[in-house]
Amino acid sequence: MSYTYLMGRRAQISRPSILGAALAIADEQGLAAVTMSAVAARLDVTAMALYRHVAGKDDLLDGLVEALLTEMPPPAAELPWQQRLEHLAGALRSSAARHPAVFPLLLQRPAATEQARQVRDNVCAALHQAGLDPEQAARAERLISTAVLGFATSEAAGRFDHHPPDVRDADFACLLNAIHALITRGPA
Amino acid sequence: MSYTYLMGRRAQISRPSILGAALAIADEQGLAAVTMSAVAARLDVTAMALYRHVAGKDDLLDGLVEALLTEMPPPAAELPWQQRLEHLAGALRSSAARHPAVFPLLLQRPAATEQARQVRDNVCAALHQAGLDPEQAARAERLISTAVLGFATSEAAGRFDHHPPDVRDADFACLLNAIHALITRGPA
DNA sequence: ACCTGAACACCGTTCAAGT
DNA sequence: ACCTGAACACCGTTCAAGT
Repeated sequence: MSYTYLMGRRAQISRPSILGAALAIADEQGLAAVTMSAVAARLDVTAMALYRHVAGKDDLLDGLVEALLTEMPPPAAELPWQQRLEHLAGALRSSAARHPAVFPLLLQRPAATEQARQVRDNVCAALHQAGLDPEQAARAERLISTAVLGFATSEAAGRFDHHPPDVRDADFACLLNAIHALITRGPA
Repeated sequence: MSYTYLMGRRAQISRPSILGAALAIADEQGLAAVTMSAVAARLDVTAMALYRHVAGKDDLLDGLVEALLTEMPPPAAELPWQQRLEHLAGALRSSAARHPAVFPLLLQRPAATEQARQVRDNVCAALHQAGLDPEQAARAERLISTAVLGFATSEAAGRFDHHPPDVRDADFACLLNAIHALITRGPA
């Protein structure tokens, strides 16, 4: 084993550790505070050391949304489709509450990464089980995802701050109802 | 008149002219290119001159979303509520297409400005005409606005780029249908 | 292999000075 | 009143140099 050897050295940095530090800074002080030097400082390293693990600042931000999606718990497969969808929507909303600075980026990135595809596939699978054919499911997935992301982003960014939490909870419940209606009513 | 006097001097800058220049740069080169010096240069002025008309960069960005909302055409009052809503939603979508860099900011700002209130009031008025009481209308407005903003933002940011325009048009039509169903079905 | 020091071009912002 | 020059602290990024 080389444990003792590794433990004797200064903690090595890696892409995950960098993303973790960046996410923590974003959560605590906002996206503007996520600076190459700030992230590096939190890891006891200089800013230039980061460039060996991330291509640059843009790649770091891409990594942040990647990290958010990775945190998303997959829905329990044995639940009925409706509960699976509600579970996913709730997970998105709570992720927005935990990471209000980073979450809005989800709506602005290609959604072509592996993690994004996994979440999308989960939604599509639930919709397929609800009786939609693949094409209908794909379209419904796009509409449902944008609606939920839009709501969670608004809430996280403080666009609904003048409404108390119970009003926003009721808003969210109403959104879930509308989604359920969209699915069961079938395509229009 | 002091016309000749004014015309003799170098074109004065103002908050509207600054916002216009910033919006043009954002449309042409993206949000990252909207820099105090770039905006100033487009107006043949130094960066420091801007500070007399905007409080700083953040205020300038707030002004950009303000400018987008001001561009939104009010719906013709004599149309039935459904067409008014579709008109508003379409205007948002085309605004996103025209200003893809700035549009995502709409979901991230308080929506407490005067222009935001006007758009919101237009939606609420249409919903009231559809038979919803004020409280229902306010809730439906929040859900509809976030869904439409979410869709338009996704499209503008290129999140749907792998789908051809006619698919996205059909997506949008489906969204409008779902909204109509949400309204006529009543609150759930 | 991995990190650092030094350097570069650029950013937002201030404040006294010009006209 | 309105704009400029000079200056400051900071940003992302590079590249040769250290270990």
